[in-house]
Amino acid sequence: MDSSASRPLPQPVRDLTGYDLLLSVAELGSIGQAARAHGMSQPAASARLRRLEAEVGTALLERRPRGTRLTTAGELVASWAQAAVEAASNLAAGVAALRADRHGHVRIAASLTVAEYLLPRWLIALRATDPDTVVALNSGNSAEVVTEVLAGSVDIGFVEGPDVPSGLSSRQVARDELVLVVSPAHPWAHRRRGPRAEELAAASLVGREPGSGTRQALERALEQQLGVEAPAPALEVSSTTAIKAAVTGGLGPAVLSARAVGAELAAGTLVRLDVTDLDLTRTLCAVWPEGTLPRGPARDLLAIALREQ
Amino acid sequence: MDSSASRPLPQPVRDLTGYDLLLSVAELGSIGQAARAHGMSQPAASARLRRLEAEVGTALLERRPRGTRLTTAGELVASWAQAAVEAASNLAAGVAALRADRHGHVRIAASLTVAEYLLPRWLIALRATDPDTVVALNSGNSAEVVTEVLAGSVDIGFVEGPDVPSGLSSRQVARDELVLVVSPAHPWAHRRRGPRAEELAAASLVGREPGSGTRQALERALEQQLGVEAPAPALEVSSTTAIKAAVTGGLGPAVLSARAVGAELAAGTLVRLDVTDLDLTRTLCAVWPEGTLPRGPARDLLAIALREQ
DNA sequence: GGGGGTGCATAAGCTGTGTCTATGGCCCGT
DNA sequence: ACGGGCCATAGACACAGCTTATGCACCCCC
Repeated sequence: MDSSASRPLPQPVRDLTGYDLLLSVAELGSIGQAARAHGMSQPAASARLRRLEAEVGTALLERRPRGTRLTTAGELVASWAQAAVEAASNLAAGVAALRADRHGHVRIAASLTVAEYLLPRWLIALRATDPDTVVALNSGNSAEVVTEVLAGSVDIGFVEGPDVPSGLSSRQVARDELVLVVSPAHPWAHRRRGPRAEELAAASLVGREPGSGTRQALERALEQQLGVEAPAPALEVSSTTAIKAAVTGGLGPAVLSARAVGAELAAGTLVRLDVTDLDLTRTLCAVWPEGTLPRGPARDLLAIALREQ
Repeated sequence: MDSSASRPLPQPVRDLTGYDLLLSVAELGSIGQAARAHGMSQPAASARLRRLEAEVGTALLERRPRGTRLTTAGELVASWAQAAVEAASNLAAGVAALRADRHGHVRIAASLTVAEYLLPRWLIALRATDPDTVVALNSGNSAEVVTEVLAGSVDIGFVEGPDVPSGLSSRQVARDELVLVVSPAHPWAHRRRGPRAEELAAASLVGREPGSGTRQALERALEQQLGVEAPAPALEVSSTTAIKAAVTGGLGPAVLSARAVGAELAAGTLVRLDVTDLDLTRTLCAVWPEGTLPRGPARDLLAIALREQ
């Protein structure tokens, strides 16, 4: 109902350039050097930073004759800014990979969960080791990823386990935890313990369309535990965002990746419950054609993914 | 040496407006409604989204007569964008709190670690429960926070524990883990196990100035373990950013909050080591004058902080 | 089967923001 | 005393993005 998500971003942070510049000043020690690092003239940088200080209403910089340092408030703003700039960098890395369709040096196919939450950081790390590598990303469900890897149209794939089809080698690169979430107004939100699998299966859930890996994992877990086929969701929506909106609006509980609802749990717009007798953890695996080993940038990417887990 | 941090943000993601708009379209189901939510005309939104699609090089929207939905690629970009918009919102919340100096309904004093990594999210959650509350934030070291709380010039304070001075009530709201980090090129980076406390004390560390809470916590832990006074850092720098740059540049190891180096560890620009015989965990506490209870928005903020830990 | 409504695209004009070059002042080191 | 690094100011220019006005496609409903 409150749906704070639809509130547009406040003007002062729409454009991160000023904050990015602030970070460079913190790192390089002078406005002029930061300006050069950003390919702009020194007066332009000076003006931007001045405007930034006016927006924040506090002195962020200590301008000294031999250079410029950050004030305490400046350090604080810089640390917030760094998180924002980092997230924006992830976004940029993802977009770049999406853009370089088919012309990349590394062709990657990834299921949605991996592409959404893990891949951007890997790509940035990859750029650090192979600076000139162009990445091409195809995102699809696990079956599509497997097809592409087997066809050789990509160099490496990432799928939601636990099953790996024959003909592929695999390594686990992460675990993905599915969690049950409800609106804070839902009756379950105030129970001491979460529901049991039986109750969950009987509830009218909000869920994705049949092809979704998250839905498959849930159905599989329910069937294993209860021995009967899990019922279809009472409400089918086409995107994670739409599910979250529906749950927040009180249309029912949903099962989603923990990574997808971290912010909502932190903000209290969603409440997490543990299903007492159900293990909703699944593995995320890198896959490549059996008998080969990833080479070149694909090998580096695999190493990065393994290092991070 | 490589110092990827100084690279400026690529143009396409400097301005998050288009991505923010994309998120609103995903949530609201039409370009026109998203435009209204952002206080702009429908053609303006349409144009922005069109430019966004051109930048990404892929269709993100499926324009249907009764509305607009996101394509698969659109969903992917939206999920990346959401993380970026969220981080930018945190930044905005922090800046707003910094700006409302002394005129807020809730006056908060927070030590740097809390202000940097926890407070923005709390403030956003607070806005959800108390929409019209204006927050005023003062950031300083723990001693300054305590002084302000005792003087009654703030309604609630957040400090780095474990000691809480007399005259204050407190509740633990989080734990903060300090970690030892070195450059990947450092000899320690390839050791099976991290150094022992003794080695750490003998190493030439990069550290903050004497007043820093992080430095105090490290010195305290070393003194407890070794029984001697810990030596001053071989290189003193004035900001976390500068420390990270120094460590990356190979000037020596450093001990920092795990929250501060998450991205660098993920990117592989820093390597984390565990000091085998040293517990570097400290607690973060909310504090307020003894004998009272936080009231109004301060009470809500405390509840949010306790809920999140 | 034709209004009315909803939703998106295009066109034209304007305002404002951000940038550049050029210049001056300040402080430090030599 | 002088040169160099660093930052601020001034003036001019260019472009980006917004708004209003309008047209077209589709759906619902009477």
